[in-house]
Amino acid sequence: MPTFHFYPIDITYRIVSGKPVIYLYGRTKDGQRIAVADRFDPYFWAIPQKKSVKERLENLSGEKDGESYSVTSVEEKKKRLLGKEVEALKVTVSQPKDVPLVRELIREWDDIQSVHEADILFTRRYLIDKKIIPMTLVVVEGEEGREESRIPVIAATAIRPAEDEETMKGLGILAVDIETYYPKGKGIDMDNNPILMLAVHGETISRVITWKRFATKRRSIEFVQDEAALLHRFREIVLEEQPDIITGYFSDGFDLPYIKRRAEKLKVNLDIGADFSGISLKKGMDTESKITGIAHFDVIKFVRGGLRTSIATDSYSLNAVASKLLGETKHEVELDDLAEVWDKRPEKLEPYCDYNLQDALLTYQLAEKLLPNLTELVKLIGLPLQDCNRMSFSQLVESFLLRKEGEFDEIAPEKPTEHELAKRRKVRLQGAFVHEPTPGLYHDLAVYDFRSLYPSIIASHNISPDTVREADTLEEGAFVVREEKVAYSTAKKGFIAAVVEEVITRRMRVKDILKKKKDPFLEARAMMLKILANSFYGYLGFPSARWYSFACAASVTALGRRYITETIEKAEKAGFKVLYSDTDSIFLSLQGKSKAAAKKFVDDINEHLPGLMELEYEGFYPSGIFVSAKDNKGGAKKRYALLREDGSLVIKGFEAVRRNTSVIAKEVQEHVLKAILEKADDKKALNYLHGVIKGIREKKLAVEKMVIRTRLTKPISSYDAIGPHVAIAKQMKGKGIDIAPGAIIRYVVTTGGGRIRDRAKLPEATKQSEYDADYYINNQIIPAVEKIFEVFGHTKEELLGKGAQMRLLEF
DNA sequence: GACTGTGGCCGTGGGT
DNA sequence: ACCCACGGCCAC
Repeated sequence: MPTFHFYPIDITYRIVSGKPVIYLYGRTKDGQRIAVADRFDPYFWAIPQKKSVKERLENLSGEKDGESYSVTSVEEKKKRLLGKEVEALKVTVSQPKDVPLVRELIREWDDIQSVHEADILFTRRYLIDKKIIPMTLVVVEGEEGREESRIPVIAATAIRPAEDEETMKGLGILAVDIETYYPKGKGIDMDNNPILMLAVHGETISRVITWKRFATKRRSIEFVQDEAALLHRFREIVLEEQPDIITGYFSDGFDLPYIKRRAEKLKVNLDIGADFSGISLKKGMDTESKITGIAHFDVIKFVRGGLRTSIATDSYSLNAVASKLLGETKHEVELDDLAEVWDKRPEKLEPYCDYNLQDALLTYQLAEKLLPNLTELVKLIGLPLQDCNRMSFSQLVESFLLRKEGEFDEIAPEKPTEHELAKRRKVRLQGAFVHEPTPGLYHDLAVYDFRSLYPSIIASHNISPDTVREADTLEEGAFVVREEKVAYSTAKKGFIAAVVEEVITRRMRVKDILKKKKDPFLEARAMMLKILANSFYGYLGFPSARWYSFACAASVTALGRRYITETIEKAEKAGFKVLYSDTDSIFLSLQGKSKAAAKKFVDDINEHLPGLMELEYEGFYPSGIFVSAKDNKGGAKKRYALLREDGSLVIKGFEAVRRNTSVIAKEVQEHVLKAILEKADDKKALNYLHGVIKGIREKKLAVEKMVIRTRLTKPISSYDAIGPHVAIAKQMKGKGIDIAPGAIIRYVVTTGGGRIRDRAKLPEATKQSEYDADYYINNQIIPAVEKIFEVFGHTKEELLGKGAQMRLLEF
């Protein structure tokens, strides 16, 4: 029997002669594309009330809505449900579609206690049970069958993961980007507006295809007869290139659905799938586009989802993300004019083609750059790239747990019912502790933080839904969280605690290797492990989670508060002054102590910390500032600035790092903070401020510096309070511009009376003479710097340049 | 229909 | 003039 070593990329199933067959698509070690077909039977778990139910289940079959269903076997297995041993029944049915049918049926039976894992997708069940991890080497035995398929199909007789867990390398990526006919002010209309140009970029191809001729020397531009011919060329290119991954930027919701619709309209057969299928759309909250046998990597989904915390950007436009990650970009065409140029001035189309190709290129480069992260996620979670690309944090954690539960003989708890969900949503967790700072400028600060505080608490105290006990338990060694009146058994490692511990220790090992040598794949692995570890606490407190546990989530935060406050007390006893603390960090003033003493402080703490918990010395800062809050007289939490030893600034919470503040206010605030932290030079900062205020009054500043950006977070009609950005969104909608939740609204406040929203205007429609100097001075600049100058005793009047007069009066 | 958690600051509108 | 809900966005 021939043996094949191959890397699976995509997975589907089909019913062949009435039986379900899994199809794995991938590439062999020597680069050949193949598919592997493997018989597999769907099943789920039932916990019986009475043992006799087994026989009743075995004989279950019938018909519903003209479709027959049947149970093919029932097997008794010893399993665990939240740590408790149960006699479970593995109920195997003949087809995947029978699973929900049979589940609903037997759920009502008196002799069935509960039904589990009936909602795990069939292909995912297969991957878990066969221990197959996509993009990781798999060994298959079998013969090539005679199926209608673009690539050879091996009928598997045996399949198993390879021993060395080798990862797929050198994947072929093809980036796609289209430009469509889009008259100004009209919405997207796939039925009536054609695709004008389509760009592809891959390792061996970089080309724009368009169907209007114009004179050009660009060899990258290819002319075809019409739109149908463009789609034909796209089909040809995909078939020639045989990519493992097709990538795009919002290609889930735009490029691929658009291509699909136009192909349908023009009757172009886009049979690019390995099984001759076309682009398929899965409609959910937003569309997912799929091609059989090829992984579709939508870069925006990954950047906005899984990597959100690691990539901070004001906007998720391709340009913004590319400049953040790749440090390049900038195209200079007005895309709004494309339709007009296409109709009336085709000789001017070349820059649009360049733009189109540049977008495909940027997308390709982003996909290449992010692929290590996504690959590591695939290896960690064990689901195909297509799925990992689009997963939320909770799905990530849950998929990981479903992959791990077998090692603990656990069966997943059921998803909550609507009623249970409503109950869970009513309670609120108490969160972290934040120490209120005393406003002031400080020198010689040391900052500490607990390494992965919440994950390390979960692992070190065995916090897990299956180890929860009553607070007054007599169990030996049980750890009591008195704040939450609950205890945790220490007799046996809890499922989630063990899994979290494994994630943390794996990350520590990776970090150790990285200390010796740089490796982008290991960097990516460390990052994904950290993201995963940090997601467990949120998951435990997430009402829709299968392994939801209010007690666990509340205990994690309670212990977090306990550890941080104990550390604060110890720091004070050791002679430091505690300036600030938030959740897992502590800011100390050295009070004349040495840096060495500051570093040594962590040793005194770590000596008494359990398990994997560890306080880390984050660093030394020559100066730092905390300010008072707007209303109360106390210090503002979550707003501070520090000066690093290398001269750079750390700014947290201030307007300078917030999106919905004008550029000018951010600039001024940062400048003032810098002057004060570097030299405590408030006089110089004040002079600078006066200069800027003068400039604003004299209308010397560009409108662009006055722009305020605010996100529209819901449909315009559902707002109770109409703020400036909502008013602008309304205006835009009135002009026929498509405005949806998620849009970043830009506006400038102009002169006049009344509400701010009535004076807000689109930046493009605002002249430099029109912006309201008083608004920008009193509502943007002054509030941004007032509390900083207050530390030096400067009043608002002084900031506005009225100080001299006031003093004269006082004299 | 999907959605990881809480703590916190502050501007604006909407009401008195 | 004042209070407070709404809304956005940030820290962790």
